[in-house]
Amino acid sequence: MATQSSKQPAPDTTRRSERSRRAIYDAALDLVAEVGYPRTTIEGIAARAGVGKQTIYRWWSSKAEVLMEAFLDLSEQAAREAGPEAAYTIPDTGDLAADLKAVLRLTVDQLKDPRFEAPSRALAAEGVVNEQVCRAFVAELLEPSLQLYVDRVRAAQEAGQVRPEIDPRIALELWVSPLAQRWLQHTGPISYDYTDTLVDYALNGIAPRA
Amino acid sequence: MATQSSKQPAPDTTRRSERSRRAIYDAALDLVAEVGYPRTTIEGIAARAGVGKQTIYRWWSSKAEVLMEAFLDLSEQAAREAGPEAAYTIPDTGDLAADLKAVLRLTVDQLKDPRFEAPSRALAAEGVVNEQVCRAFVAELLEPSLQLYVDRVRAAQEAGQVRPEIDPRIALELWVSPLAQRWLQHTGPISYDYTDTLVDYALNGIAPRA
Amino acid sequence: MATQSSKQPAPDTTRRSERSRRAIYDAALDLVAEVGYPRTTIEGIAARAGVGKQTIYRWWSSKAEVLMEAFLDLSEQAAREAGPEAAYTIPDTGDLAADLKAVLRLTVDQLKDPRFEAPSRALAAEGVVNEQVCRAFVAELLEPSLQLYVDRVRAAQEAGQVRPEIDPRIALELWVSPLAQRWLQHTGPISYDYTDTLVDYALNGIAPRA
Amino acid sequence: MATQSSKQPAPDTTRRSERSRRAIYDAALDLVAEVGYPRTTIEGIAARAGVGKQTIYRWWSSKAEVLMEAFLDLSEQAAREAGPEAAYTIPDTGDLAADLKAVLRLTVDQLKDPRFEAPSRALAAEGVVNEQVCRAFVAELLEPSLQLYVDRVRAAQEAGQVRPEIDPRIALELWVSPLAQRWLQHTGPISYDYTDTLVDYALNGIAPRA
DNA sequence: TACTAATCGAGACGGTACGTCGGGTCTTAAT
DNA sequence: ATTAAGACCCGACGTACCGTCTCGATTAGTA
Repeated sequence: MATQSSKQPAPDTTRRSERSRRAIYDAALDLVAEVGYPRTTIEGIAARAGVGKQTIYRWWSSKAEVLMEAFLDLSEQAAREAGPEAAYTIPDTGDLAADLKAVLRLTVDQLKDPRFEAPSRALAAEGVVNEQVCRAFVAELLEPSLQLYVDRVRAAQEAGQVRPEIDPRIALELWVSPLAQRWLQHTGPISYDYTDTLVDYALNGIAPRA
Repeated sequence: MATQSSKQPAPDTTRRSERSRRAIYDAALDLVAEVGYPRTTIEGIAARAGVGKQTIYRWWSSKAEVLMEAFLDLSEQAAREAGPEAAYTIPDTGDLAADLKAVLRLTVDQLKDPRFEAPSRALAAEGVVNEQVCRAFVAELLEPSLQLYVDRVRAAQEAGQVRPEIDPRIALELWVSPLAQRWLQHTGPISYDYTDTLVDYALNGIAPRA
Repeated sequence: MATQSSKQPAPDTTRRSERSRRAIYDAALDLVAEVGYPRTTIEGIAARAGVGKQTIYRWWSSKAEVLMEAFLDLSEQAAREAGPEAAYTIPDTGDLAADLKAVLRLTVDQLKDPRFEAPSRALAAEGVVNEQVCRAFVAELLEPSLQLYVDRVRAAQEAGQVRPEIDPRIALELWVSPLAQRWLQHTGPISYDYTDTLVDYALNGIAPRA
Repeated sequence: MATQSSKQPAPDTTRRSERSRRAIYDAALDLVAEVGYPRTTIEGIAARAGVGKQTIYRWWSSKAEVLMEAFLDLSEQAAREAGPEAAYTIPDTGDLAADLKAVLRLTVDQLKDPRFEAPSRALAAEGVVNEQVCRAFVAELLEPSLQLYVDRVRAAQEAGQVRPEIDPRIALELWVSPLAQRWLQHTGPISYDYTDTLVDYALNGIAPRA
């Protein structure tokens, strides 16, 4: 694990206050939801969490990092609540279109859940402009989800439902990216109809069938 | 659209200093390119432009707004340089795939142009988290470009190269959004090959042709 | 009159707007009375007078100068109202003590007149810290009044009521300065009794009479 | 006198940086001496003291208050230097006139000491126009000095050198106020001769001795 | 069980930038 | 040529947070 970046003599994790960590997560998520990411400050988080500023600086290096961990924690918590077996996979009923539509409908629901909206939006925004945050965001939140699609598409290829020369990593962007862009940049409304349509277009193309 | 919002007694536009405006645009774009958006400050812009802070606050209400106008100005300028007739349209050679690939290759070039990269990334980021900036960004920069695709797809529909029931506004997202997301969130590399592939997948779908 | 201090090509006094001058005087005096000297600004005076800022800067060089002239104008006006003959002299009834007490009682009244209090206090304060204002204040407002005492004391000397070796310019400070200091620095209450006492002490001294 | 006024949550005096306080005092006094009171700014003091602006605003509410404390500190320091026993009293040799003349000569010297001149003049000026500063100035600087005269005059009364019906608080103004006014308003030169004369006039009056 | 060393809440500190106010100069159009 | 109006450059205001730095007062793990 090496010895921290530079200055401090590496804080002792075993003595860390779990109480404070939880309070900081809660405060960060609450504040982002209440006043928005730009108006959320380290001082504000510390005050709301009833914690000294140093306690934050000791364990994180920026408010983005705090929020990232807080959000990850929230996600894990939500996953645990959703039940251990359902632990986020894409179903494989044999019908690719139906499976994708089902999962995207869940995604639509989640994108509209206010508990998730504010922090994930904030992290995405920060990531657009901050290389480091971006890498973490993509690696820890985005890619794991996308990988599920890669797997499902590969299964479909083996079942002959997707042409073998298709690159699954690119294919999944046909439905994931449009939804992401509409959500991130408000370029259009988001609905079940919309995601259903995306799946149809992606699977069949827009050109006339033979 | 006509009267100002509330506070200030509406500055007199006819007396506005063109000199200052240009200097502010230049300073804002330079700073964003040099030190990044978060470290670009109104004070910094004013200082670099040789302008009083008040002159900025008189005409704009945030650094995002300044940058937006500066970037719009830059775009118009670039468009003017590109020649009056070429004024950004999508060619119609009769071959939809070829036309889209050609335009997307130009887009790839532009996304990699450092003059455009920093400011447009900054505006996109701000937009993700700031409703007002987002609307302006989409309305003034994004939608006009997307509309060109809508027109081209409709022409293709009339030529029988796209199924009539396809919604062009959704169709275009099949190639635009994946490119946008890779660029915004660094979720993958961007290349001519990539955009070519997107066009192929979008036109033909990923399912086996009948 | 020479040609102004430095920059401007000496404004043409004949074309000066009397209307503006009066409005500026009124605005300056009103503002000083209402919000105090430090919070009185050139911009405020201009706005309240319905006058351009430049009109003030053309004819005066500081807010202190404006206020000085405004106050002088007010004084002259008040003197004119008080009747032409009474035009401020010290009576000479032959009884020095009585005459001084009478005049000092008028001074007490004037010091408590709110129309005079704010501006003269402001000018005195500015003068303490600003050499130029101080000279003008003393020369145009203070000395003329003090000279009256000099004259009256000299007359008393000729009448044998004041010892011949006494310097009248110093003598008058025995009653003028204590009153001035109590007023300026709030070091004590001001009343007829007080000024009467001052005159008695000054004339007879505090040591036992032989 | 105990609890703070309203807004801030009362900074913790025990944690106060003595280093900063001293640096601020020095910077304030230096600046007032160098550029004058009006051109002395809080920002300037902070910069010269190598201190954040907030550190000034945390402990004082205006530049006048800073200067007041700085000057009080300077005075105490000077008093301490002058020796513990000489700690500013008025001598009592039995000869009132001689004692007063001696003390006033010291006062003349002090009024001409450039270290004291600038700040005390500034405070006096501010006090003329600012009630709050005035009270502090009078209470903490002026009155203590004046009280010494009251005591000395009372002693003289008991010794039969001052008439019993004389009010010492008023009597002292016969020599203190003239000196104060000449100094504050430059209404005349200040010299040993001048103060000697004041004492003579005050003790014996200006009228012929019976 | 007591000792000791790290973490904790708290918040003062040196800074940077904020958004506002006003100073003094300059330009415009209308008397 | 002066005026009302007000944009301009500039400097200071008082505030909000930054990230660093002490302070006792807990609070573990070790002696």
